[in-house]
Amino acid sequence: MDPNSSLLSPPSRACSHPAEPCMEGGRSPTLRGGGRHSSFPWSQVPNSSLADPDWFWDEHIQAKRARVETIVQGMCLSPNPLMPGNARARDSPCCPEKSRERKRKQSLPTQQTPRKPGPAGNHGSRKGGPRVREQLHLLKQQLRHLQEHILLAAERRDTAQGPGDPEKERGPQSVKQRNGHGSRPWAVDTDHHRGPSRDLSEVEKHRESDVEFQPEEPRFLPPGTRALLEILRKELMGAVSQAVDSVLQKVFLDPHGHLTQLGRSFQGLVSEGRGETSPEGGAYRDPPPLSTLPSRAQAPAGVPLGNLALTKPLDSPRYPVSPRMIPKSYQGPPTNCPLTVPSHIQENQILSQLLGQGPNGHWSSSLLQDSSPQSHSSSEAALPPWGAVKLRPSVLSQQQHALPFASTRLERLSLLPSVKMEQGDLQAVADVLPFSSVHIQEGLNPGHLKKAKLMFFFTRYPSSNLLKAYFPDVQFNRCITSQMIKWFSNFREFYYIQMEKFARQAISDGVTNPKMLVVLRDSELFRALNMHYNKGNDFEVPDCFLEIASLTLQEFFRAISTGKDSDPSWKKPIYKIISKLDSDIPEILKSSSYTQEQLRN
DNA sequence: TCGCACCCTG
DNA sequence: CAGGGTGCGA
Repeated sequence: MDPNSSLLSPPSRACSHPAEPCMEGGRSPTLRGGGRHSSFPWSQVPNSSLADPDWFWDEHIQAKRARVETIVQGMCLSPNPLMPGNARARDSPCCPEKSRERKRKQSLPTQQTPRKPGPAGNHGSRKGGPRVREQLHLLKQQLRHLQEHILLAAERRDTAQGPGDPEKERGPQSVKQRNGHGSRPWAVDTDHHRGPSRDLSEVEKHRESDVEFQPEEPRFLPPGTRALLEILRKELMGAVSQAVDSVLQKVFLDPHGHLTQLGRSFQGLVSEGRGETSPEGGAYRDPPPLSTLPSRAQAPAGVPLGNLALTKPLDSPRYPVSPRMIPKSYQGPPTNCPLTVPSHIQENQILSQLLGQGPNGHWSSSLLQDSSPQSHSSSEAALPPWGAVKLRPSVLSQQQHALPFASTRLERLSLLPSVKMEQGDLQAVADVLPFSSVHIQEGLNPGHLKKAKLMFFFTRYPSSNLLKAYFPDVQFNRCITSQMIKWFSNFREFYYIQMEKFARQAISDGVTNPKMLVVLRDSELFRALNMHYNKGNDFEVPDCFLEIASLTLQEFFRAISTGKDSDPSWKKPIYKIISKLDSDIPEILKSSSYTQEQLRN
């Protein structure tokens, strides 16, 4: 038996990039004075390009806009809906009132909370990366093309069936006339949105104007055709509108993933990544402070990682090797940490959230109806019902952190008596979705716990903001947040106990070189941890966790073997090191449907 | 003084 | 895993 060989940690199984993304370098090793995680600033100076997104956005969007405008104008059919200032003509000529009502409501979910209109109005989209925006424009263009085809076909048919009096026929029904913009059907006065819709954010307005303008209605359609046309258009509008919403929302909801898309250059978003809570929490609602995005971005470095897994242990009686590559349902590049998830998954997820539907495809009635106060023990007192949330900006900012749009939507819907009317439409859209399972809960269920445990593989010290971002289906309040924080505290406790135990074991086994201590997937320590955090073994533990575990083990080993454990607070330096090694969490864990899945399993 | 994380206990 | 006590930094 060769103790040396059995200890080796095959390089191939370790993070291929020890320095990132699992444990990125570049972070100042300087620790902040205290030992409290909440005050770990992790502050990084925002990347300049990020710090001044306006330029980036404006420059890019202008070019895009110009191109799209050209295309659209070339089509001679659709007006240019891209100009944010443009109003929209969304009314259906068929039944203008109803249609308007419906569409207005349909757009509600994507509204952000009322914001002061102003130059910052459009900042929502501003956060979008080129890809997202491109996607957005693509969608818009596709919509226009579709509309064009439909209308052309309809008109041809129309013409073939005999000319009527266009002016007469079209007049009373057309949006343009109803809105007093005779020759510019797209230039509808935005003011025709009243009530709740008046506070549409600029983003929303932009989106609507992009997507929901209505070309002129073909005249003299036979009833069947007209109906078909109407249905078609409705479906198209709904689908595309929702898709656009999802894209936009993705930008808001997922600054992290977005940053991933943009590349790793934007590392500066961590300032609020953990610990310190942005009281505004406003990253999503109030995009301008881009640097306050609750993205943890890169994990800090400045930690002796070089001696991790890639090193060749000389012996290790306790950590024999028998590589085991168990494919799990867990997707993603096994050596990459974090893993990224195809954006469409998340978009769909978001879309389903947007629709505010429960697992059965029904409205989350509990949310709509249950306005009972929660958080009885909270000093925040009871949270207000949805309708009153608006009045509590501080609470709102907290709550909307996770679901800025959906919550607003639901909040509004709860105030709208005729909400049921659009259920069918939304259902139609929802039916196409792979998953439509979000219902916001006030409490935490076993699925949440399970998911939290899996998250522990990536983050040992999650901030409340991170938790909010990764549990979009949880209605966070102080109580819930502290419960979840407590969970992680318990996780850490178990983790550190195991580490200490195995470190002592290794010492008593005569191990002298901490570098020989490498946690592999078949080690006892790993099994203990995996049993605790991943009992069902249905999740492939990321390699980065193994590295963290190895490092932790080594730190404990060093401390113990040098007698530091006589100091009552000897573990604190270790905690400090480990707390800096959180890595990005795969986007898939952010999905609330993942929670549902965990619950089912 | 407050909030947080750790520690201990059940 | 949750509750309560404790210590520590801000």
